[in-house]
Amino acid sequence: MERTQALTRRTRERGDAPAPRLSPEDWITSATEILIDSGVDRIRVDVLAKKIGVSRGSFYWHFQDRNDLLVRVLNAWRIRATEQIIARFNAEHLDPRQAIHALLTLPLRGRAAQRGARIELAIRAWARRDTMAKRAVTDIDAQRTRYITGCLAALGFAPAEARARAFLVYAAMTAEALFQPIGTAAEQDERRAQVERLLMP
Amino acid sequence: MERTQALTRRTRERGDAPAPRLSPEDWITSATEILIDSGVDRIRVDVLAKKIGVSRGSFYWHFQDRNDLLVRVLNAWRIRATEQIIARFNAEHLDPRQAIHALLTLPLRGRAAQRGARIELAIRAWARRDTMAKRAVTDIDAQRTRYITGCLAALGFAPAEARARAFLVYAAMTAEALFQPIGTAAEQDERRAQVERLLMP
DNA sequence: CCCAGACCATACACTACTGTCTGGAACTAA
DNA sequence: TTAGTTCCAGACAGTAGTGTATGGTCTGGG
Repeated sequence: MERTQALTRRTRERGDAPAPRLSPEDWITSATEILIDSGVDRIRVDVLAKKIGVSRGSFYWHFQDRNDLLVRVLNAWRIRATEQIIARFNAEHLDPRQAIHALLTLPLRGRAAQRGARIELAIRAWARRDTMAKRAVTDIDAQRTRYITGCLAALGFAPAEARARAFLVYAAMTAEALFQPIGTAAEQDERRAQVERLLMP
Repeated sequence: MERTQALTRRTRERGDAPAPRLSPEDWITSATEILIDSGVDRIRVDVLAKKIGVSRGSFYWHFQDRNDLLVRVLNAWRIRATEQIIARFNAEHLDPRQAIHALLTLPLRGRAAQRGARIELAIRAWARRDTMAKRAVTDIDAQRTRYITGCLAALGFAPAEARARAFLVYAAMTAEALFQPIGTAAEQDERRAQVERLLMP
């Protein structure tokens, strides 16, 4: 049924016939979907199986148990997030000012970006009880603030000053993504411009 | 067992003997505890009953069903949050600058304040799927930003400028509460001072 | 061709949780 | 005291979900 899109299959090395076999990634992406708009507790293997259109026997082939799936969902997010940061670092044609501008405008537009914003809330809620999730979140937070701090330091701020301002930039980003949309679109643009005006030299 | 503390009882109008009867508020506070450090889905009536030390028969006397409890948990939070804002408005001995300073330093210290910060994350996660929770959150967000905007407008900012800066203040507040503690305590103080320096005239 | 292994379906036992119902204790008003 | 009310315990049935065990199907390699 809906197992026809966005599911990276396996056993493709032999031909282009669409193999009906699943890979663990299929389960992980489906579980991430549920995590996004329902929370961790709603990740149920039988619900996933129905959603993918397969039986639970398949699941317990690919995964040891439900917790194994949760661990791999979290790791997938952590890897994606760090990869994004590394990609930013390597895009050296961006000067620091443009980099921060891109950060501030990025999470707003696009449906995929909205999705990425929602997953953060879900994982942050998850991180309150799960130690592993908490470590992943603090790790990613540290990487991001370090990146923003680097940009601001490159603009001439002293280390402490850069750190403090980077926190505000990151706070504005996450707040804009976390809250329900506040104000009109024009007001959102105004806020972003204000952040750049206040926090960059 | 642990039903001896923090449970506001009923039938107190007759004497000071600790009546073993429960009030709906007992269930609501217990449910809020679980909401805070486990999320909505973990609010289970049998778990609550065990925690309070009573049978589920008691629950279904006070509440129609589980959803009835959730509705009243949310309403209790909404009422507390609005009452706090009203209390701030009525404390007219605070000048705007002091009011914002109090807002920025308040959520950090104190265990009860930390608790109040955690409940927000839980409810925001809840608000992604539940319409009622979403309405409550947007309502409270609007009230708070309106209050901060008023403070900044009283300091001389034009309306649009005051709104944009108020959003940043609110973002810094919630981010500081939402994230795992970033940096040392000294760095946190530095950040708060930086926020006031940057956003207030 | 046929086997070994990858992959999946199905049935089963088990736990967790919800909601209902009945009876009973404890308190209240007459 | 007695009748009525309030509040709760416990048993019951029903649903949802987990994990396991067993057997079936498909595929590539000898």
